[in-house]
Amino acid sequence: MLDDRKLAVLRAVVEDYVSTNEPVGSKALAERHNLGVSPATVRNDMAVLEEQGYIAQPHTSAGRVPTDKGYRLFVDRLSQIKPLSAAERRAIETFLAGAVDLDDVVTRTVRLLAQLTRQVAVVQYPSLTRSTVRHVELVPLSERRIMLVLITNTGRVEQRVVDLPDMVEDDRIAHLRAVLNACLDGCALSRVPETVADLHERLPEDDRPMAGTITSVLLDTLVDRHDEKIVFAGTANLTADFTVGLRDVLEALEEQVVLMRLLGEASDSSVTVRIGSENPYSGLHGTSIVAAGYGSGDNELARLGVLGPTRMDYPVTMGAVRAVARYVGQILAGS
Amino acid sequence: MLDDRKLAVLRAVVEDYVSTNEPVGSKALAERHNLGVSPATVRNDMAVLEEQGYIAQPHTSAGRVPTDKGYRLFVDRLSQIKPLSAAERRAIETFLAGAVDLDDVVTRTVRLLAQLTRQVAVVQYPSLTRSTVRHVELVPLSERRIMLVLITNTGRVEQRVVDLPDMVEDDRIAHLRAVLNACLDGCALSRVPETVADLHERLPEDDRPMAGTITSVLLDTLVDRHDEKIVFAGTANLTADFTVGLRDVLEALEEQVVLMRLLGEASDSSVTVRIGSENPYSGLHGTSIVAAGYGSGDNELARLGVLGPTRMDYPVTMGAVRAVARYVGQILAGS
DNA sequence: CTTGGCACTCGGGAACACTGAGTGCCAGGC
DNA sequence: GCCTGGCACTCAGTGTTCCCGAGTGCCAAG
Repeated sequence: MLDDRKLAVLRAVVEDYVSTNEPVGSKALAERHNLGVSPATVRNDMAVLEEQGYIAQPHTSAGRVPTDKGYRLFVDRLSQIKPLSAAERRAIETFLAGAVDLDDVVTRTVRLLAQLTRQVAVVQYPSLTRSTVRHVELVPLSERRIMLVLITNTGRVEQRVVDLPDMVEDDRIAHLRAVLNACLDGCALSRVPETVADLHERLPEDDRPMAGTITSVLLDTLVDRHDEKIVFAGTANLTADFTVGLRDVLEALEEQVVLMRLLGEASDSSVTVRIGSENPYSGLHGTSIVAAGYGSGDNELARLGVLGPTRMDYPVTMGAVRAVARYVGQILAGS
Repeated sequence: MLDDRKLAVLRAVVEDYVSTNEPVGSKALAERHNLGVSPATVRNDMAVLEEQGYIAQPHTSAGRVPTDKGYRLFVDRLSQIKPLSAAERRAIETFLAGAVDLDDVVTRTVRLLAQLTRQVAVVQYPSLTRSTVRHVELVPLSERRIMLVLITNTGRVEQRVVDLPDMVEDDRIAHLRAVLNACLDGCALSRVPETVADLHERLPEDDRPMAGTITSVLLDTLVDRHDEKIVFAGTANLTADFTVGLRDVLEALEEQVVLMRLLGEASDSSVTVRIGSENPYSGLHGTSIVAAGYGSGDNELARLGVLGPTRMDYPVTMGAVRAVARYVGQILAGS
């Protein structure tokens, strides 16, 4: 129902509109992209594309603008992800390599991505639940207080202060620490609850109250952070587009829950795109999200992406997101 | 040179302009604030105030608007910090009390402040250099790798992976840990370098290379974080004012360095205000910063504040900032 | 020193016409 | 059957003009 030329016209409309930010007319289009046909013919094709809902005109005497459906077709069938230049890749690599800890990795990543795409970048911290325990530390603070520190294989550190039911000598704590680490080292966080339950059985009677208090805090830490932490950067880039509706976008960005849903679920393809009204939050129609998972090796630890106007350069943006996701994965795996 | 009535007029101009966002004219002013004089008299006073640079008119046939100098006089001499209502104070208290760790305290604080003032809130993490060591932990990861964890009295945790020059048995590490903690516990971070140097002298010859590697990373951690971490929230509130220049403001907010300078140095008075062109960054003329230090007890650990249009309700904003700063101080002291 | 009166200024909104990019449709040509 | 040039039509955006009214500065009188 859409022959090759009509698809070419759609592609041309998208590309021109993205680069000029103005409705594109048949004449300009026939000139700039050598389609080999006259404006009149292009007009006929456009009429069909409009009827099918791929493009629309803001008002009668204006050019055409892609609809969400048009962008979708463009992304799915008419474009290819554009890889970064060698220089850009080197820049990414050196910039990320300088990071000293997880916080730093995430901060650098989000800034890098914002700068690279000239859009708002969003990065989720590596999920606690999908990582494994690297170490558990118990630090006596006073006679009845200890600090519990949990370190994951991604370098993430969580700490909590625990008030103990009664006084405990340091060596009993040391013992518990040893036991905990023996059992939990390398254990997937998702399997910590059962492992802990097991462990509890095997402790001497005396230690159980103390151990119970501590492990319950430990389990708390795991579920508590179900609200994964998300950071963003590059909001200044929003002012270029979005003269109106900016407020909604900024509000959405500060809602962790909304952000989570935006980044979406893990997916098989490397980069996922949500266009305009496809995304769940009504304040964000008019924006698209390009996201990808990242992680060390094959398991996806978390996601990152950028948010921009539906009128964005998808091939380039997708290339940048994919590249950054890969490099972050490498960095995390290597540290 | 400015009699009482002229000051009253200035106050009235500021208050009216803040609440209506429109240049205020002599007539409206004489009516709304019962000054007991006629519009004509008010006009004369306004002429004087304008000559002195406290107010200005956007164009000839418009009312008057306060200048930065006018706001300054208002803040210094014509207004009083407005305390929060009891309900608001309770809300703050309960909201902050729910925090589980330092990250959480800071995140909650910045959101709370943004919501309370309907402005952009900025919060600096408790300074490393002004806190004291609560605990140093060395966690063996493999034969030649350990993780160094530094915990401060404010609950801040820093961790680094250290590659050792040669293989080291666990008990030597345990010993070093004990020594480190014995020396450093409670030590002000600013005094850590000298303390560490001392300590190095007293170690057995064999341990020095290892200890040297570890302590040098420890010292790194201290200076490295000279770029204090700062977070902000509430950017959506910017869209209400700032139809233009928003980009500059957003850019400034993402520059840690600029933010640092904005919050300013510790000061004796409880709340400091920077108005428009008084602040160092040119993109932020048109904005004011209301800031205060916070900390446990009398030593200021860090600063927090809000950023908004120069046209803001200073008494209320100052009240909110002061209150939040106090509560955060309490929370940190208590944990 | 205050006040009412008065002429003056000027931004902003309403009414209006004009321009030009772009469209839809149609008849003729390949 | 599809492409093309021609043509009338539409309408957003721009520029012009005009008018209104809020607000001012100044002055003379109380």
